[in-house]
Amino acid sequence: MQKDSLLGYALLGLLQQQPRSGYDLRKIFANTPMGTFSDSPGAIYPALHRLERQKYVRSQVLESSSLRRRRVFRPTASGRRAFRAWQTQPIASDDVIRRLDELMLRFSFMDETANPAAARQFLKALIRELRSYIPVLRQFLKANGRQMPLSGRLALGSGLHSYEALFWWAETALRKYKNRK
Amino acid sequence: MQKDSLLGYALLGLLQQQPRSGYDLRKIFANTPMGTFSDSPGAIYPALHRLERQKYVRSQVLESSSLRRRRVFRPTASGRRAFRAWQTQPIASDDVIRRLDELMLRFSFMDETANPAAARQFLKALIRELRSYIPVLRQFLKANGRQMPLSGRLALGSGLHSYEALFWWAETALRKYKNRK
DNA sequence: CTAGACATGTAACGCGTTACATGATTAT
DNA sequence: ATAATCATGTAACGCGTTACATGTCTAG
Repeated sequence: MQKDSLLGYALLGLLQQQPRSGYDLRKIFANTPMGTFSDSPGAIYPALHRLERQKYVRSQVLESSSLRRRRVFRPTASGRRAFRAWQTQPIASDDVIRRLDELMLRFSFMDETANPAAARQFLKALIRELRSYIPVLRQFLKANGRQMPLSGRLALGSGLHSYEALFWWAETALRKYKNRK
Repeated sequence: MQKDSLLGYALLGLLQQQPRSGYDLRKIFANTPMGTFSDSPGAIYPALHRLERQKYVRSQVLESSSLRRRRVFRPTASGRRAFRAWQTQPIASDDVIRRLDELMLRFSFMDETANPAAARQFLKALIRELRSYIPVLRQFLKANGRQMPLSGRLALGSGLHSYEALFWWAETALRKYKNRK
């Protein structure tokens, strides 16, 4: 799996909750807020087969029910290890600018596939990166805003505002973890 | 250009501000908040050549300066038309869930390549879609939050929170357009 | 008896990533 | 000299999209 195939990691994360078929996974992407991922068969089935080739999952055909055969996937020990390594890797400055989706995906499985300490560490690192990036954005807007058309300035402001919202969220989330410790 | 090549539209939008070379465009992606796009030559140059093949831009080699030759691109009438059609197309519900980046890119050039009326119409449509999607998310969180681990619940909350922030932004932006009218 | 849900797959195509290649000019 | 910046390109590779293909079971 390429390091940037978010879909692969999303599948691996979901399979750690429980064994599922490709169709189960498609339904999750079609009907829940995980819907940022594609639910198309042309994405899911090849991705599952790739995971299987790499021994991150193994599959088993169930003929049991009266329905058409289902192929159910579950992660291997090596798949769980790879997922955890991806999930707990340090946060780079670049991640905050170009891979926010990936960061949130990593975080969303934190309690299930890592532990609360990893979640706290993640949030601290995220807060640190945001604290350094937000002023850069603010500075850019201040320096260039005047000469930009309204829509451009507003779009930039939207980006800044959403980073500020994320910052607030991360601090709140960290507090919740600390209260629960 | 495929309808989902954001990079192509970003280039076309920037070239409407002024003629630029591939290198100029790379620097923009490398040094400004447009940095969500790749500044790698393997992305930019092929994308420019594709735009040229489709007659959305035309290029001209400048030997003028003492530097190495620069190939400068500028949009054609047909390129401007295509950009505008993409930019002013109606907002679909799906756009808000899976293509927020595209929406913001469309908006950011609105004053330059369309007009304030289009910007207002865009913001109204965005507000409408957010007003219908946010309750769905909230409902999902309410129904499933209890049985989710803390990190999962928080990640979902982050998504919800950022949609709420965007909603607030869109209303504020619309007000600014109305005040200026 | 037929529409819709269940269920899994493949093939063509286009795009971005990574890595490599080339060469000119400017600053140290 | 040589490192850094300017400047443009190509090739291999992997992934997602779209469209197509196939077949079963259940509900009306």
